[in-house]
Amino acid sequence: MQRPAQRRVVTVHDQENAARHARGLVTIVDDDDAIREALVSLLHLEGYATEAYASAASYLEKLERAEPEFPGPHCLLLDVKMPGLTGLELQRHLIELCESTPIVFMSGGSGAPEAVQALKNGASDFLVKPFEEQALLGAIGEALQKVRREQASEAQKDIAATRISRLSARELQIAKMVSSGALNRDIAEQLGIAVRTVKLHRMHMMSKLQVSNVIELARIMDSHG
Amino acid sequence: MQRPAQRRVVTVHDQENAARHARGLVTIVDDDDAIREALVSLLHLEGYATEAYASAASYLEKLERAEPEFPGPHCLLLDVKMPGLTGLELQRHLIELCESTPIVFMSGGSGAPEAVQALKNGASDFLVKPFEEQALLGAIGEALQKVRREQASEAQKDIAATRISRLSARELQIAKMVSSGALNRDIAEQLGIAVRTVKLHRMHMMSKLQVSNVIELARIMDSHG
DNA sequence: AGATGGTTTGCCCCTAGGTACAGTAGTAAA
DNA sequence: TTTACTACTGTACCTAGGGGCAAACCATCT
Repeated sequence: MQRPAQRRVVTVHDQENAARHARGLVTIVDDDDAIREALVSLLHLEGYATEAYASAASYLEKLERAEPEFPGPHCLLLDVKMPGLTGLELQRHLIELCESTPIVFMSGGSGAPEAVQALKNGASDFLVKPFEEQALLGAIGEALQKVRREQASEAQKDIAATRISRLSARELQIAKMVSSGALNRDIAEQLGIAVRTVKLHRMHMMSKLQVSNVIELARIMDSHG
Repeated sequence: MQRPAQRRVVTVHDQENAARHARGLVTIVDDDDAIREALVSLLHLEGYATEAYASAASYLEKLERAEPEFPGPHCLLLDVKMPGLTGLELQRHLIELCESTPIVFMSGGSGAPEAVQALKNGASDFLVKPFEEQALLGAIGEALQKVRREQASEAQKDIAATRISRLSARELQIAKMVSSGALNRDIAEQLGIAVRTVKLHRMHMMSKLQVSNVIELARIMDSHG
């Protein structure tokens, strides 16, 4: 008699989780159990997936375990004042780890200096308690929007980098020279090889980069830097 | 007997002003006379040119008079709390006026919400009084550095825009199509004109934009948007 | 009315880029 | 050793872009 009910509940959770995936994942780090639970409830109601930690250290641990990635935008919601590592210190750690997940801070005290530091270090927002529910949801919405934008351009740069990395040394060399406007003749001269050879490398390079003209080549090389 | 002395003082001032031009202009807006004067003295000693106003309104007045531009980087140093328009309100006005001069705020109270708002609106820094002299000078140095960087890229975009604006409608049309990778043949077809004509416009366009190949063309068209 | 400038076109020639065909050579993995 | 990849080169042909010569139409400014 219990099994069907149990199964049904699990199913509902799965559906809810699927729905939440569409809005994104919010990772909460706050030492206050009551606040953490309240935030989780609120965010679940709003359709977000959540993950909660009671300390910066425990979140960093999870990070090191490199668990399966959440399939969607992700942001952090950090309390500033916590025993052990503070939110600001956690932010600095993440910067060193090259983690670019946007951060929304929550602070009880009215510490302007902390807010300034957080924002100058790239925080997405800084909420002063007590704050309106709408302020929180707005801040989280913006943070996740930011991730989506970055993911899109990040993906673009990634495929460019991947393709460029598959070029041979010679091909890369010629790609750079071509995208800087040099003619085959000049390239051949500078490299001390035949024009025919330049054409050959150039052809291979263009097909590896999947571009059909110099303009696309220039764009892909520019975006890669 | 007074004239020579007077003249000498003026000369020294001129020299100092010339030196200050090299470091930039700081416009101070603060209602407190003592603070204003202290800031002016400090900044003069550090080699900056200054301009001081006792209220946001009086600075806005000067702006409207569109006086001769200071030849160098410029930033604002605003007090947050002032009778009449506050620093934050002045910031919002300037944003509406499309004034992008970077702003360094100074605030007496520890108001985190103001700091957050200021920084989210693009303020360069937000100092909480009492602050170290070095913190102020650092903030101003960064603000001016930011202007210099922006001025450089701004100037680049400007000359691009100017050159593009000198193109005829047909030439601009063809510039866009060429920089999107289209061949002369295709352009001719789409515009219903002869290939020879496309070549002609293309030639004029390239010379007006002062570029010698499609790559430079693509870059100039991309940077312009 | 003449000058200026944008738009249009045809014919012809040269140069640069793309590509197929054909072959040499070194190096690293299977 | 064979296989595979990269680098290298020549000949030859086709296409695309650049540009001279010559000329026409239309609008605007002087």
